[in-house]
Amino acid sequence: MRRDIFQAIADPTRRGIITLIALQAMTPNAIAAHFDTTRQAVSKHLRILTECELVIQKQQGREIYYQLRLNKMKEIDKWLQQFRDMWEDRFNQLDDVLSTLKNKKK
Amino acid sequence: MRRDIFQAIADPTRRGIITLIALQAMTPNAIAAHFDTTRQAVSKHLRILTECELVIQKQQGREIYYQLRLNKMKEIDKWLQQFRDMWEDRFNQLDDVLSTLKNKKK
DNA sequence: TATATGTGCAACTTTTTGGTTTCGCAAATT
DNA sequence: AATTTGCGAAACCAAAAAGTTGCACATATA
Repeated sequence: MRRDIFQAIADPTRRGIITLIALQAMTPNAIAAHFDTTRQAVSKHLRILTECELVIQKQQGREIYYQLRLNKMKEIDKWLQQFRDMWEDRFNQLDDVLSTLKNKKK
Repeated sequence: MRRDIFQAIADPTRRGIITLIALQAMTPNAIAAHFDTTRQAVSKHLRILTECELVIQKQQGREIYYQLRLNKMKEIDKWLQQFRDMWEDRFNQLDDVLSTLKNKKK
């Protein structure tokens, strides 16, 4: 089973979960209430997110709070860095302008 | 068919292609030479990348050069922005330190 | 003109993924 | 003690994705 952050954030529901629990830890039931799926489906997403260490669990009685590991999110940022360097120079900005003009012609 | 950047970068080969053509446009054959797959498989990846506008084609005789659209890459950066704001404050950095200590105990 | 090369595309197969259902377990509540 | 609640996990299913093979169609080259 392939388990990396990029595969994890490919699913829109998982991105939703990530955004949701970024602010505060939540239980599976509470998370499921925000989406149009069952608790079990959310549970499966949380498992995937846990396996690639994007999320940590905090047991509290019979409830389990899931919290985002921001540190892991940085890895996406890290990968993006190589491109961020590029899109900041003038040459590529000019290229974008040309593409836009081309599209408008159609 | 779901076609968004997040699904596009989920595949490791596609991430490889993106990095490869970021510096200079390349033909499918040239790209395929860098990976352990067939030209057709690469062609399929390029189609997906084109469909979600991460890549543009430039025909030159019978060869087709594929080039990265850096502008589209910014969308990932844009999504990441909401988290970047968070991981820069002290509270979360403290949280990371605590997690690290916890892991070392095991 | 005949042949080689670079390519996209469609059909097919295999693998992966996301969801549902059902179950068991432990913690709360009655 | 009996019941409810919150949860993970396994088994199963449908849909999607990734790869393979074979083809057609241009553009080069002989």
